[in-house]
Amino acid sequence: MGRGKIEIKRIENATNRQVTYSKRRSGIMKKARELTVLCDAQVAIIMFSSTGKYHEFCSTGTDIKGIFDRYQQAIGTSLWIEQYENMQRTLSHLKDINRNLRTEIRMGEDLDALEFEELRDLEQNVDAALKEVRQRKYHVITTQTETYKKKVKHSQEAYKNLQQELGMREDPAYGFVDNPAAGGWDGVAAVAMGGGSAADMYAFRVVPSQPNLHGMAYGGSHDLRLG
Amino acid sequence: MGRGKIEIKRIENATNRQVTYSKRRSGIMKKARELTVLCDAQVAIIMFSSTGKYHEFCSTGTDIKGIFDRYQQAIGTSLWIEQYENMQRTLSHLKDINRNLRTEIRMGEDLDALEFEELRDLEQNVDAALKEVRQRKYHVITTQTETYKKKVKHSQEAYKNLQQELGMREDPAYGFVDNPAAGGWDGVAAVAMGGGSAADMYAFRVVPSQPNLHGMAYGGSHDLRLG
DNA sequence: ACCTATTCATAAGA
DNA sequence: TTCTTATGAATAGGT
Repeated sequence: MGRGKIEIKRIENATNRQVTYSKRRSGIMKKARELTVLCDAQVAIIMFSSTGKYHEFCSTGTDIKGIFDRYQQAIGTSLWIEQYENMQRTLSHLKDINRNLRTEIRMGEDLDALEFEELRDLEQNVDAALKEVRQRKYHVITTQTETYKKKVKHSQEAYKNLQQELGMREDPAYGFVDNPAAGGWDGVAAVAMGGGSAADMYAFRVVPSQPNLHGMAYGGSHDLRLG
Repeated sequence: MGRGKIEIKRIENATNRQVTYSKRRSGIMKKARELTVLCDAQVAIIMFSSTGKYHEFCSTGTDIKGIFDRYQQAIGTSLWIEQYENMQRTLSHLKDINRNLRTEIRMGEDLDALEFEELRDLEQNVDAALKEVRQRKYHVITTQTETYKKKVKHSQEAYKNLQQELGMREDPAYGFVDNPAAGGWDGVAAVAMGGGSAADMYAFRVVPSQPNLHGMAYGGSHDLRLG
């Protein structure tokens, strides 16, 4: 939409890039504003140009952090719902299997070794999956812990620095240059955030499925414990 | 851009609203994608429809959280730069005042007793203002330090807890429910941010105006102390 | 979801 | 940067 069609690929000329960024940015912001008004929606936009300047948009009645928080929550919820639906699916699937097994057992008392083996395969598959899940989860937790360790250390150093600054506050202008809030922010806050969601999610999502799998597969039918 | 012009105000018909939301949302997302490619920019968008469904866009190479973090940092930085520039301004202002005073003193060697007293008053005023500035600043720093101390402690405890969780990760799902990070976020972040900006700004922005006021009143004109 | 008459956004140039 | 304007895009209202 201009004097000519343009290809959507990085604009190499820095000036043009900047101009286009500026124009299109305001275009998007306008659209966003219209969307919030027309559709009564909440929208948050954060932009960084290639030169590092930032711009934001946020629908009235909140702020970026508010929307971000809601977003995190929404993600959490949807992950949980997803996991729940997964469980439901697994459940009904296993019920089907169970029903089939019962039928087969009732119908043909001549339950042969092959069926038995299939069942054992199934169990082994499920067990393998479970192990993988556990391993994955352990990995996530330990990685997380390492990061957390570093961050705590970072905090402590920042604090120590702050103390030193305070000790030599004879030159006020200087004392604040190395502002503790700046460093502390990035470190501590980032962890608090990141730490929470990833690990929690994982914990909720993965673990509960294990008792269910076992329970359903073998609990309902006559005790078919296999090899 | 449609069969007719529409007014930018909330669409009352829920169905139309939903349809428009959907169309315009995809329009914005497309624009955002184009912007990131054309201008090599980073963009994050979070949207919630009036029905509560959420959608997001994020430029490749990061995630929403990454951009949000960068945003927070950028805000902090810009606040700091603002402070700094303020300080610079104040400083050069004070230098001007100082220079004027010196000039005046040099020029009028017929400096009589009255002017002398006025000058002394001025000096005392400036000195008082300076003390207040220092006091204020010290207050801010110590307050901040206290808060920071608490936060570090909090972090450490949280970390200790995490270690314990890991030790007894027999029941992971349960262990993580009472996650330390959840509280940590609001706490640590809010302080780093709010504490940093509000308090710091205050120290730099508000207090210096006092010497300025005085300086202006007495520095420029000849006639000094009044009262 | 698809279809177009319209309005809008914007690329290029000044 | 801002303005202008020819063009290509987005989309409102309908099907």
